[in-house]
Amino acid sequence: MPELPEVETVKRGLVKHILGKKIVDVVINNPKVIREPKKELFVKGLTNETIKNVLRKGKLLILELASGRALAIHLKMTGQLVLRMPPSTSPERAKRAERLVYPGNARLSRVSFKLSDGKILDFNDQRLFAELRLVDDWKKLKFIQGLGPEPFDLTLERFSGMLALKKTKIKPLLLDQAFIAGIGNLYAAEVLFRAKINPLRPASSLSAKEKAALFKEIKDTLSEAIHYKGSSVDQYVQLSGEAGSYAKYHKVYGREGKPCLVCKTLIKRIALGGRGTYFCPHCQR
DNA sequence: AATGGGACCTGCGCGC
DNA sequence: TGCGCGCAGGTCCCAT
Repeated sequence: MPELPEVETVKRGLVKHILGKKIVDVVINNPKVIREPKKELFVKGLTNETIKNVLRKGKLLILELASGRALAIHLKMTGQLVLRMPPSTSPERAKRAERLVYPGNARLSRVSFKLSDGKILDFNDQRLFAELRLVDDWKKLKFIQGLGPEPFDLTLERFSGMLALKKTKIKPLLLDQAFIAGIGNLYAAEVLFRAKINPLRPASSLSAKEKAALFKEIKDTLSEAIHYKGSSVDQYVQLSGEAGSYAKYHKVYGREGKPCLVCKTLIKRIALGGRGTYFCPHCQR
């Protein structure tokens, strides 16, 4: 699910709604998502902690705590963070809350954080791939150590230089978090379509013009997706529980067999590095 | 170094 | 109706 725009949207929700709040209780419904430390220490370590800062690095969310430690959250494919009011004693209101749209049924909370303002932050995850880590120093996380530059920190000059060194196919390269942080399977497809570049092209074969187009489309596509609060294809929701609305602007992702919105050629799907890869064989050369 | 496959999980939609 | 298969927005680990 969540790629840079979705994680950024959740991050902004957290900044707005839980900054400065204290965690007063932690309820673990499925310990599998807690990768470190073991669950007793996880609960003990977080109880009475105050959230001092919220950061995003690639697809990783980081809650910096008053003690100097940090809660690192990776949503992987189906993770959700949803802020809600505690169950109301009024059946009428409980019913309304129940109807709040959560795509799929990942609403099943794996961990709940009770906050000092009475609200509950639910960590939901259908597939149990997502990860919670309570650590002393988030900068030492292996994921962080291996992370490439943020797209919005790059210059065209640097990006062009990075591409020139790589003979690998451009699409899997965009998914490589060590190469560039935050792009996933969905946005890689959209960006390459908009830049008119075939996903199979060796990175080093791109012309200066194509590199510039790719650089522009990465930034534009991610910016637009953030503006629309992300793409809700399956499980992803914002902190409020509402879907993001960028999916209606997708041009190729998930559109196999449908006409290209530019030239009417049928969109093709191939497997590349084990991932479904959608593109227009006519527009993308 | 690069690439491919499998592993980690649950659940959906499809064809038979 | 029911079953088996393929597929899913991510990442890590191992083999070649």
